[in-house]
Amino acid sequence: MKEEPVFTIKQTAELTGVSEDTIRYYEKIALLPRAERKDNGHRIYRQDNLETIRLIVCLKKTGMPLEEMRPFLNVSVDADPAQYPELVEQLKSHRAHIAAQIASLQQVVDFIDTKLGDGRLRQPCSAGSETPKGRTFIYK
Amino acid sequence: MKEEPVFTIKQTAELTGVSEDTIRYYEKIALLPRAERKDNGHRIYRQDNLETIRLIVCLKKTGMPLEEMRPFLNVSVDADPAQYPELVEQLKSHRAHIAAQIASLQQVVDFIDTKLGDGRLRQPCSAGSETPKGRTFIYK
DNA sequence: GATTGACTTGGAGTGGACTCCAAGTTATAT
DNA sequence: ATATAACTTGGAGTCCACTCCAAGTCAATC
Repeated sequence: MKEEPVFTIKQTAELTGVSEDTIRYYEKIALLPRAERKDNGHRIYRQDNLETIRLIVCLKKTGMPLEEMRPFLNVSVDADPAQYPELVEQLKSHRAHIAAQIASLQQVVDFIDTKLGDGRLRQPCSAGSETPKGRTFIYK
Repeated sequence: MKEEPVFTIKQTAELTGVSEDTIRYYEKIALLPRAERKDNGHRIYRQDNLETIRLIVCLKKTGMPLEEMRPFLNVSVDADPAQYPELVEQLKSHRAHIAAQIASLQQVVDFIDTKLGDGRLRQPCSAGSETPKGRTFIYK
């Protein structure tokens, strides 16, 4: 079998783009499991750990708060999602949330394009999710 | 000419989905101009003000910090953007940022779909913007 | 054997964006 | 006249996600 490479926290920080402090913070709040230690107490990370950290980064980009990530991170990479019906629900709900976000963002892009184009008409977002009246409005 | 309707802060909060406290907070940090007052000192808002608030909500959805919104809000609705070359640059840069965000989000959606689909393969994001090495990685 | 560097820990501090509060004013309803 | 409601102000408090710090350990180098 092959030797699996391990990384120091510094290397891990470099490879994931997440600062050492932040990695320790994630461990402190148990978003990451307690990392393995060498004899001298130093943390070591494996490929698998890096990928979990990258998944956090990924989910953060979608605006998910750290607390909400727990269930996602707890499921192992190759687990069958059908065994976690609750998680499936959360995934679906988050998917919908992201889809709404994308729509919102797209409208801002449109707004910017319009603004950059003829510069007279505003046609901004309000993908009407949180807004009490889910109305579309058009600036004139 | 027509009577332009005005709104109380409460109505404005209802119409925009932003709390009264938050509206006052935006005024406090001068993200919104000091609102007009009635004789009794109560704030009044016009259609135009509501639209500015809605624009804030809109930009917030794209993850823009309040401080960065100032230049966008200062330009009047029907100003010619070509007169504000700096703003045009910011708009373009923000547009790129949002486009990257959309790509990121789309990848999370794909990840979720894959996860919900066969549940074995992870193919998450990393639209390689902040990541030091802009590599695409695939979970196996 | 003293220094340097990479790490450890617990805890304190920061910045952004609210959110809440107390004390006061004014208008309307009973 | 008094209670209720809708506002005003300045300032304090909260929550999240870091970010920084001091004190200590350990291993290798000069």
